[in-house]
Amino acid sequence: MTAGAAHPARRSRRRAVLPARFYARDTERVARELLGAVLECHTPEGVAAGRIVETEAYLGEHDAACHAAAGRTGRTEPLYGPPGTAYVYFIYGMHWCVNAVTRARGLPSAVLIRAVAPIDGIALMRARRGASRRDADLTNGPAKLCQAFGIDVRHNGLPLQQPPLLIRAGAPVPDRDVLVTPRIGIRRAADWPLRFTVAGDPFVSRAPAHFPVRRYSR
DNA sequence: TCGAAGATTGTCT
DNA sequence: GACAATCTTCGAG
Repeated sequence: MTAGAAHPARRSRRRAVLPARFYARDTERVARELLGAVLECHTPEGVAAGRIVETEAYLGEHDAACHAAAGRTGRTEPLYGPPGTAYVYFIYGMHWCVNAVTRARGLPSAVLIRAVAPIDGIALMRARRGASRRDADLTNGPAKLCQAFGIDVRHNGLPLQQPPLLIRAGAPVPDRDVLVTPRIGIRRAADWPLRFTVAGDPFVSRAPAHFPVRRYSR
């Protein structure tokens, strides 16, 4: 399926915005349940929206891969804010990544949104990403989706319940369609199974070869 | 003030 | 699969 084709998630476009209490739960559960939800970004150029198909959980100061492991600093301040806050950070000198702050057991934890399937604003995404890109390459990575959606430091610390950045409930993804793997691109706690993807979705980012994959089970 | 690391991506082989 | 690009952040001195 191409990004321009009709997508099942279109039906969920007008669903309710996820309330802050949605994020005030166990981070792994929030990461799994964000699959199927719809990320929406409003800018003067237009609205971009996409169905979340890949997430990673970062569990707090005891999780060596989580930014909060370094403690409370200027950079990590949003992680200590209310659940349902956007944590947007700059990485490798050129990329932005967006997280939803959670509050499991009072910990500074978050869910990284790694990939979405475009729903609305696809022409805008192509313009931002470069018209020559394949549709599948528009939003199949954390930095790619931020570029396509126009997400940057201006969105850091904003609540995810209102424009310019919000997440709506979407069509639920059944457990049988959810895969669990280790997180991508990290060195510490690299084997913790905290990455959640929608099985078979063409917008899920590429994982390293021979990455362990298992079906999600509660 | 300096140096190293980094939740990535695109390009080349 | 390997590697460069690019710069913010933070710890060390």
